[in-house]
Amino acid sequence: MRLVIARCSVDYEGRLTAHLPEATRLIMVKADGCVAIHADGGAYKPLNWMNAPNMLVTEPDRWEVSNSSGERLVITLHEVISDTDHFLGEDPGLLKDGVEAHLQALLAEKPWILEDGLKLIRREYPTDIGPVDLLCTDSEGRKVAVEVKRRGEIASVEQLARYLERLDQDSRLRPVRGILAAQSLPPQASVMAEARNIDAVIVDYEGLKEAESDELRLF
Amino acid sequence: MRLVIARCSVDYEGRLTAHLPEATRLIMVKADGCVAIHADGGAYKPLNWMNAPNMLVTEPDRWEVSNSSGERLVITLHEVISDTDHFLGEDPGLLKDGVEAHLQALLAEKPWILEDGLKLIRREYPTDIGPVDLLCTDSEGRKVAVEVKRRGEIASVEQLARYLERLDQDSRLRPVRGILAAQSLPPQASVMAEARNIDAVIVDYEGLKEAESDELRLF
DNA sequence: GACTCTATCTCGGTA
DNA sequence: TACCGAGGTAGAGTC
Repeated sequence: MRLVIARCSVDYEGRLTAHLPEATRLIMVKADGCVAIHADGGAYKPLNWMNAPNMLVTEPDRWEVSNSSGERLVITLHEVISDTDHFLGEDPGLLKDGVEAHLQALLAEKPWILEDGLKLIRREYPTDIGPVDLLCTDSEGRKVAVEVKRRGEIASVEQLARYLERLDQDSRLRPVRGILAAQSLPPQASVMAEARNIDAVIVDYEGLKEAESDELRLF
Repeated sequence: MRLVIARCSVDYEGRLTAHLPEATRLIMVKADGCVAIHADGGAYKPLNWMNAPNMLVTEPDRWEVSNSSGERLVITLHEVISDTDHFLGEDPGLLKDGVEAHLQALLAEKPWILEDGLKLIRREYPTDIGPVDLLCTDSEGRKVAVEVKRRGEIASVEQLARYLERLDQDSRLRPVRGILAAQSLPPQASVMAEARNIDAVIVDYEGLKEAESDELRLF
């Protein structure tokens, strides 16, 4: 990883055109070739960047990075304050927990949390516009499509509505109703769900995990 | 900006829990206090980070960053290879062009570009599911909702369709028709627009800007 | 390669 | 502050 501290100005042309006036910044070049220009603030996002794969041509006072889709980043170096290079090696990578996949797995095991009497038919039930997260039956034997989201938004409601439209065309399934299961649900999505006749259920992920480990302790 | 190259392992607890096994990485601390941990690849996104504002407590072999919403980042330093600090100063910031906001402003000034006789009623017309970019009347006095996008996609068509559904419930407005104004429009979105009875208009942003500056030259 | 959906999205605007 | 929408979204998974 090459780290250059320099007084520079930058021009980007591609999906938009952007210009950075002259100032002192960090230019970071990673081993995969990606280039990022950082100011001393503004969270982790660089002011300007160019992802790999790209072509980097460095002259003493002008760097030009370009890629195959015609994007171009030109860095004009007015003064180089520091220029270092470090070998970091391969990174073992990040281990995550708490994403939608895990929430879906927990609900697949305990669908009755969403509604009394709910039973799982299968996960990732396929339709021709994509898989439904969970397909279940309710206490009256009616089919229920469940869409699992960390944050239920209008788009989630629409997504589920499209699935329901699809599933209702299958005579073995219809009528199918929908449940949107989410950790949070903004009011706009709530309005939309009501309009589409979809039930929305707020799920307590931490509570579910808790219950999970309690059970493990019991057996 | 402080740049530390170190063999470290990292634990994050907050919106999810995540762990980074021991490896050599770059730890970047910006003047605003934000901390980012970069590997030598994976585009500009760090493996782990903590935005400002936060509290950073540094011991020789353990850094702990925490914020008011209970997120916590713990960096265990096994070996510090390099530790430098640079004063960068305030950044003048990025100048952008070509964004949707500008396109919307141009169309608000000259709605007749979209359709002969179109007149603006107001920008950002509010509905209970969000604001419509432009509300206009056509040459026959009928209301027209305009959604402005750089790239018109299926989601844009659906968004406009939702607005129309909403606006049509207002007896003072209905019947309301829709125009999707975009610089580009993939075939799928075009099909969708037709199905939803929405007009799609390709707008030449560069041409609009040109016309704009021509007028400025005239007066 | 194109399409779809997630994201500790980030970032900016506004009520 | 919270919510909402745009993004050079990026990135992962699927077809």
